[in-house]
Amino acid sequence: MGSAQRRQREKESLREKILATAREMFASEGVEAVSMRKIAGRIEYSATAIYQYFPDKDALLREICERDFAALAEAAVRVAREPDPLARLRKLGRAYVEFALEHPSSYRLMFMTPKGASQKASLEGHGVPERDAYAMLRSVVQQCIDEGRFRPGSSDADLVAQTLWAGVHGLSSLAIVMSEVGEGPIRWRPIKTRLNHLLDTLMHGIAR
Amino acid sequence: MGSAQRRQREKESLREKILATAREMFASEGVEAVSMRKIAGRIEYSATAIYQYFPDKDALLREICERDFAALAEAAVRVAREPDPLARLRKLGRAYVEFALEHPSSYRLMFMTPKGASQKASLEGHGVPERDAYAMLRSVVQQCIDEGRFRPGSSDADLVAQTLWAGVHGLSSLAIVMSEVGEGPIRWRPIKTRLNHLLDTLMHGIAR
DNA sequence: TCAGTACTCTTAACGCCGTTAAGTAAGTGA
DNA sequence: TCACTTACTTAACGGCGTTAAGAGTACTGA
Repeated sequence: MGSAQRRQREKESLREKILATAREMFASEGVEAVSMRKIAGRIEYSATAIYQYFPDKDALLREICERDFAALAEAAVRVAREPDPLARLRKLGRAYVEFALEHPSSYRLMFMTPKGASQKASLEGHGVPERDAYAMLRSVVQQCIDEGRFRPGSSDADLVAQTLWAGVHGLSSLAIVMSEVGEGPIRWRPIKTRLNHLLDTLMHGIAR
Repeated sequence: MGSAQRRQREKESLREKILATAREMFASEGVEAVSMRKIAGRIEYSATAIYQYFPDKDALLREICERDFAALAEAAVRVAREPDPLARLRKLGRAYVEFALEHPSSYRLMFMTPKGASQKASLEGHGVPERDAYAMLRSVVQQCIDEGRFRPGSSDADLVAQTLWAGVHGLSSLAIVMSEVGEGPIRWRPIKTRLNHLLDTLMHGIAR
């Protein structure tokens, strides 16, 4: 009886469809504005059908985030090939910002909303994405310090990593938040220009 | 005769009580978790009574924010007494972060959530330094440029202002978001240490 | 003094929300 | 055939922001 396998496949496929639909809607309309009923409506099921695949809205959100953050980890691994640690740091910063802009709803959930119930569960487990991202940054910073590339005032790897994180996070989160305002009173420079200037500034400020 | 004035005073006083209660609850429990019914319950009125004083929840929120941001403007004006523009810039950054940490719920609403409705209020100071934090930052940056204090690569006042803003915003917003996690896997340095290192780094990176 | 009116607040309700409980129809295995 | 499982639906609960309608009180002018 291969029908059991077929049903398994079909179930898997609906699960993926829910994930894909939810991701798209979260990204375009915002997490708050997308209800379980709306997601269900889009795929022509009742809202409660989703609860057979995900325990609650938060879990659905979390799974989307986990997958998105795998993309960040991949990008970081790709960057690690760069031999010069200073250049590696630059590329890491660039990859971080690019990730944030490509996955704004995931980024918002992970780094721009207070850590409530959604984080607690994942913090207790292992492989916390934000920890991994931070650990990666920290290790590259440490390599720069070990090679004597930083000023004396920047010899604490955690402190430097936290400063750099603040910089790229500030750029990313402001870009996400202000993306809707558009033509405000502030004359925004292009995001690429801002990114380059920020990285130049941080590197000049830290490197010997 | 004077009773009309008394009634006016009483109305004003209830309005202030709503504002004070809402501010406190928003700050301690988060904006999302505080409903109109809960605010009303706390001051022993029905939920709909609030609608006589504020058109909707957003307006209530906005007024709290506007008042908090007056405190930021005041702090910035105080800072403006510093004669050296480079030192003024440093103090401005410090004041900004201090403000964010003192009014986290306002800060979150203004700079950490999309949905322009609420942040429109903050930007509606359109270029007036006393009211617009960004314009103030920009003008101090411009003074530094005019005095030839910056590197050649940092001659665009908007670009530099946006880089500096990214830095202090990143520090502030990460501090706010991560404040609840506490002793996580990341070994956070004290916020004052981080602030000093960030300012040192940015200044080194930009100043001649 | 007293009807009329303005003001302040309440109750009831609408249409959303996330989520749970109960039911149904189709498919499975003996 | 028939009990059982699976995949889904409808109905409902309590809570949300908000609106509509009404109650009670205080003020007004004759």
